[in-house]
Amino acid sequence: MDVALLRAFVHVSEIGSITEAAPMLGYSQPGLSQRIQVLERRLGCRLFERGPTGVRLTDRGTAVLPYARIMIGVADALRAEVRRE
Amino acid sequence: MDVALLRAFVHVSEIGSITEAAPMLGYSQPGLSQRIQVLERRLGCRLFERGPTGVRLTDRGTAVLPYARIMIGVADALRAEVRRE
DNA sequence: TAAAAATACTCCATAGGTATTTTAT
DNA sequence: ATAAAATACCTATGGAGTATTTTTA
Repeated sequence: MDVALLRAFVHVSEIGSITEAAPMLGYSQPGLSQRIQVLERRLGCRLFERGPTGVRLTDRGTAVLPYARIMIGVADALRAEVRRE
Repeated sequence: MDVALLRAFVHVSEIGSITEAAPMLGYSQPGLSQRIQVLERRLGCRLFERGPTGVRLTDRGTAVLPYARIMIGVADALRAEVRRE
C-alpha cells in the first residue's frame, strides 16, 4: 500500500475531478487517471464512478476514504517523528 | 511511504538479522538490505546499527517502530474493509 | 577470520509523460 | 458536441536477482 496513491485518491475525492486535481498533485491528467486505476486494481474495487463532469465516490470509495485519511495522518506523524531532532 | 518497506523494517527488527529475515519475506539478502537502505534514505535517518552478528535498532529506529506498526495495522484494516462484501 | 551486510552489475517492471481516442450527458 | 476520462506508446527510473566484496566484533 503506497501512501502517495492514497493521497491522490483523497485529493481527487475532494476535488471531484481527475483533470482538475492532476496539476495540483504535479500529475498530468493521464498520469493521475492511471494512478487511480492502479489503486483500484490493487484494492480490487472501483473507488469512483466516472461521468462527463468528473468523478464521484462509489460506496466502496466512501468506505475506504477514512482509512486513507488515517494512513496519511500516521505517515505524516512518522515523518515528523524522524525530523524532530 | 510504502507499507511494504515498513513491513520489511518491522520484520528485520524482530528477527535482528537481514540475512535471516530475507527468505521469510521472499527476498534475497542483498534485496532486503537494499530495501532497508531505501527506507533509511527516504526517512533520512539510520534505523539499524550493523554488526557481524546481525542488526540492532538505533534510537531512531526504536522511535519509528510503533508508527510502522500502526501503518501496517491500518493498511490491513483497509484491505479487510474492501474485501468484506 | 568468519559471519553478516554492502556493493556492482544486470534485467525486467512500473511510473509517468505526450498524443490521441473513447465516453457519457 | 463537449468536457472529462481512458488508452497507446515511449522513455527513464526503481525493484530485485546473482556474484562478489567489504565490514566488524
